[in-house]
Amino acid sequence: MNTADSILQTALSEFAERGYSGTSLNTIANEVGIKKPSIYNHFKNKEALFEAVVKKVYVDYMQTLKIEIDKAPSAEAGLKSILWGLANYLSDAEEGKFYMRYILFPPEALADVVNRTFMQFEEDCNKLFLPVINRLELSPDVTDEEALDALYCLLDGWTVQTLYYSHDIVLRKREASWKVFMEGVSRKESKGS
Amino acid sequence: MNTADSILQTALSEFAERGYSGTSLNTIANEVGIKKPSIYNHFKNKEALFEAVVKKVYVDYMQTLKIEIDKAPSAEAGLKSILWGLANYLSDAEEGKFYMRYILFPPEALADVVNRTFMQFEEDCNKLFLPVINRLELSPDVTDEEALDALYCLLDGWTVQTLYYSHDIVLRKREASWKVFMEGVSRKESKGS
DNA sequence: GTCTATATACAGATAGAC
DNA sequence: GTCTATCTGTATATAGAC
Repeated sequence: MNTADSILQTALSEFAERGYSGTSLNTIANEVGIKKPSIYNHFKNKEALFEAVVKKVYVDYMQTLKIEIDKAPSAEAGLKSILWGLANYLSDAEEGKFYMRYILFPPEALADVVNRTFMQFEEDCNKLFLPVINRLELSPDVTDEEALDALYCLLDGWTVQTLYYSHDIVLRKREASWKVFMEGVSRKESKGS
Repeated sequence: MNTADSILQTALSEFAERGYSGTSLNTIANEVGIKKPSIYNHFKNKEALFEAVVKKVYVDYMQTLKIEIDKAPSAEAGLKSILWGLANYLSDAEEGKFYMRYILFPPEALADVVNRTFMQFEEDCNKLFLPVINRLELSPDVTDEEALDALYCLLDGWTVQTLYYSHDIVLRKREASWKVFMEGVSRKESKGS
């Protein structure tokens, strides 16, 4: 890996962990094994470095989503495996943590570029998710758009919860909310009552 | 309002907006109308100030939850109004924004105190929510605990979404995910199929 | 309790030698 | 492309006068 990539990767990790203001270029340089001024040979300044990380994360997350969708089987089990894959990516990969932190709390001066990049990301997501939703046997009471909205809410809830619950509890909560979601969107067979 | 309270309130707002490292005591002092060293007459240092804000937010959020639960009517409509009230509090009040930011991304050195405080908070929440869940006519397929887990997931999803969607879209998404949630947890009447 | 003045540390960024 | 040296600004925090 060349120096620029090392800086990028280290910056990603530090920004995700300590926040933009909490991360110093000195720390990044030390971890990479260079001196601080050398960073400026690869990136114009701290803001430009941050923006480069944003773009990298966008590409990386998109790729992960595509992989998860491709390897998924069909209908319900497929959707579940896609969501699980995404939730795990967001909680485990440093790219995922970075994504979560800065879509929610972008540094003031960089909010614009962050928002534009990640909003574009969600549009691309929609295109990938809708066909999967279509393969489900939806309840006649629920439209595709409602199912998609509820799906994002589910995923957003999961990703938040990975930030502050232990792994065991996260898994339990995912199963429960997944079950309720599927009960809510699925075509009902009359089960007595 | 006395000086200590002014500092506390201003710190809450600045921390919520700019993050811990991104907030300087100088800014806080200016906004309060005093000089920076005066802050140290009321709080030992920046960390102590932050901890005081955490405690304040805990008390404030708990109070909001109690108020929402007390004024709610019964069963389904009641639960909906409670959740709406909480989601609005989290998205509109500065206390809510602070809560969201630091339960998700506490500054490294203060993670312990943040986690202890907010975990205590959730235990108290459970005690308040369970009776409300009990008043619903739950589907025989869903346990109380599952419904509660799914409920928190719903609320977590909503609160995240208030951070990056416009108000209109937030409302649409809430309605959709609420509908799917209620479909999922409610006792089914056989509607043909 | 509030201030001015200051100590100390470290941040981002640049100049210029190699 | 990397370094040493340095500029400049600003951060937290304290000492001590009023």
